Amino acid sequence: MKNYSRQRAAIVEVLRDMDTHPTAKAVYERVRERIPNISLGTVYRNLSALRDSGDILAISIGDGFEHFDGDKRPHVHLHCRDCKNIIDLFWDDDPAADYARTHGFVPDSSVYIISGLCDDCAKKHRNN
Amino acid sequence: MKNYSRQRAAIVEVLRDMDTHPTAKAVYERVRERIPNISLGTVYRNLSALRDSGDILAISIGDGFEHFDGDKRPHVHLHCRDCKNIIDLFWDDDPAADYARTHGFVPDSSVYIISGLCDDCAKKHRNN
DNA sequence: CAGAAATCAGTAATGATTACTACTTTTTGT
DNA sequence: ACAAAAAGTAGTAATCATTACTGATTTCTG
Repeated sequence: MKNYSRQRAAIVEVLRDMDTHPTAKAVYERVRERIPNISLGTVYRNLSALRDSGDILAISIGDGFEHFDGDKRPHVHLHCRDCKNIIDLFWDDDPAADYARTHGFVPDSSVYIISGLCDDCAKKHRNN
Repeated sequence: MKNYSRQRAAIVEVLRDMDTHPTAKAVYERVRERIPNISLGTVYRNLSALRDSGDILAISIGDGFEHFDGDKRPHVHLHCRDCKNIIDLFWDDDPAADYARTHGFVPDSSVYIISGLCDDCAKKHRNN
């Protein structure tokens, strides 16, 4: 573990423990259970720093909020536009990243969001 | 062409003509050359409507602005974190979308952003 | 052509995010 | 160990992209 402040360490741990993709506010609520007087600004500042240093991932699904993801293994986010859930789909190697490399591009992180309908919601739509 | 209002049609045309990925504000500036008294709110409303109807694509690269893309062919956005340019990398079929389908997910649009360094900026970094 | 529905321009309000300030903790050099 | 410098923080104020609202205008329908 790096030389994180107590607050930053708590934020990272909370993020690693959550298997959802919380907003800054949601992270804040959760971290407050451990550090009750932590400031919302501190959460924002640390999330930005962690994003910039590549320790966490920030994803935008078009709902106006930034979402954060503590899992850096390469994966696709399947975003259901009905129930709003995000399903993670992991893959071992990323053909697009490989292809980018052949064009001289040096990838260091990626966010891949496929919007559509998840299995359940697609069924609902067929049955209505 | 669908039954677009004059304003919405102009927005779509501007977006198709630009090969960059403009923000709402940038679209507004450009459309104002044709319709000088168009309102910023109108641009936002129409961009949202076009996004929701799937006629255009909205992408977030983490700079705080929503960017829009009039090109709906499946492609990857290579986002250089140095020069901030976005390079489009087209592909004929999307292995991840295919894989999602085998899991019951029904994709209708996707945004794939790979962040890293473009060829030029990677060279710059090696030479410094 | 009248009435209904949709869209618009202009402006006010919202709210996620960032900036600021004074204070506390950590690091560094000696 | 200790003082100065640097980094981080809590709390709050400010920013600004986006959305909501309002009254006017255009389009659609029969």
